[in-house]
Amino acid sequence: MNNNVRVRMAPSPTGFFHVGSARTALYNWLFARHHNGKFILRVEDTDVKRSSPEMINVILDGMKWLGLDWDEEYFQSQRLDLYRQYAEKLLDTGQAYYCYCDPQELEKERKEAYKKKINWHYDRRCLNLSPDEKEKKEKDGLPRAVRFMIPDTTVKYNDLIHGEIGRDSIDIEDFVILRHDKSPTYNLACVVDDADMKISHVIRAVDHITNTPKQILLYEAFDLPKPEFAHLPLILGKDKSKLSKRHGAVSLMEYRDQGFLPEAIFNYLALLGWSPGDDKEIMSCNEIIERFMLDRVNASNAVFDIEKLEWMNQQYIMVMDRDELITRSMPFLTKEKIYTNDLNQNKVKLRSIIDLMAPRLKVLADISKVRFFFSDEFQYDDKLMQKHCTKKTLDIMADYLTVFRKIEPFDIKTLDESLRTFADKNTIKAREIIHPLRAYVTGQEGGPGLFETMAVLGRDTCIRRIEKILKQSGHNV
RNA sequence: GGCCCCAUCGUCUAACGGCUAGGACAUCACUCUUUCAAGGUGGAGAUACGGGUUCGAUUCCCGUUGGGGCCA
Repeated sequence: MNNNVRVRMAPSPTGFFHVGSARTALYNWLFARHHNGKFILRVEDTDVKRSSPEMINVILDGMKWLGLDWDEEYFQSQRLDLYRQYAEKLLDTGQAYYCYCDPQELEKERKEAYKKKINWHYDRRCLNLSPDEKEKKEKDGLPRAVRFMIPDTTVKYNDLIHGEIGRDSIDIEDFVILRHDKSPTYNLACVVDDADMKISHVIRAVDHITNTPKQILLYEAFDLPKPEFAHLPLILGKDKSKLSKRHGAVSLMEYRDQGFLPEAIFNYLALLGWSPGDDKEIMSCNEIIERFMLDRVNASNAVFDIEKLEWMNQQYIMVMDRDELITRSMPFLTKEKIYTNDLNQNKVKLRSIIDLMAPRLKVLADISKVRFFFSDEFQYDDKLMQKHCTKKTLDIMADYLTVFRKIEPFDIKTLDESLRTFADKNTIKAREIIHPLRAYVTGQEGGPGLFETMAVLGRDTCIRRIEKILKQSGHNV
């Protein structure tokens, strides 16, 4: 492949950055970087109602967050004249014609036809207008759209992922290229831009595959060189329909807010539809760039599996540098008011806690489990407490507390040894103390090792919490 | 309704026309362990169906079925 590779990502700012768009962006980007080409961002913001600067920023922020950078940037809203010029050309050469029909009227006709289970195509009624009729419509000032006149032919092209694809032009209607308001439709703008920007490879989702023959006809009408086409499989929800809001989170930023790491999503998305050919799954960004090949992209759609993403995210968290993990967890700790970056709280303690928690986080938001390390204001698991507040257990714990007060030094090893010695002396199993003790001190059933946890918590905090439970249960301390 | 795309374990996927159909997530069991994770070991689990082509089809061709997508 030469280094004239130029690919683009053409999102329309809909207010959120769909993971499907992210995957398309990612594959374009990988392809460009692999071939030392250019990656272009072209914002399809011709729908003025729907594209505010904020909405455009959603896309840009999402791309940056994922680690995708771009070499050139364009906005379709600034190129409207160009599309009109191209439409004019077609009008001039007789390859397009004005259509005075009311779009809503046509839509109605179409719907009714479908209801009767018959196919419907625009019947070229405006092409066949007599000069008189035409003049009248012009005089009446009827709004007019521009339709592309489909030539009688068979379109064939070679898709880089799907192989040869053909479509008979009889199955394509004379589609609109310019609406009443002179705004271009997708196919026109897309072809004009791709040609103008010298796009070498159009890599987009397969839901555009039916547009491709239409676009090829436009290239031919304009006598423009055609790019290569590659149509990526779709990302599906659990029910196998196109991933959409009703499947839950589809916005990249929602995943960010749940504490997914961009590098994990990057890795996961890269593998959703592409495989390097061997069994390696956890790969760095550079490795993926190096190994990425379009011809190893799958043709079939793929279900988005959140569980696998979680697993992968955890893999990344586990090996992450701990200072880095602290930094990245901070927004979640702050948001939950567990730990703020100000001076009063103990950085060393936080570091120990992060060490304990690192292998136990699927997503960064799971860090909220550490609340009990910093404050007595945490939730006890009711059922768990019931289980561990039987008369027998309370007696044991009260007994053990007298030993516990005197443990010296208050470290992991001594804590461990003293508890086991106590258990032996009283002929009870160590876990008969360990489990209730964990419940009293943390309110949770699972979590990091109890002795490690208590060592971080400190003697006073542990004693305070044990006493509290005993008192609540009517025990004298 | 028309057209287009797709088809390997539940999910993501691997397999020059040639093996016992391989790996990962999830799942189950065992193991480690104070719990939860993580780790280790093992189990169960797939070529949609029917025809061809071929000495031999997961692989190539056709059909059926199923799923998906598009049609200002």
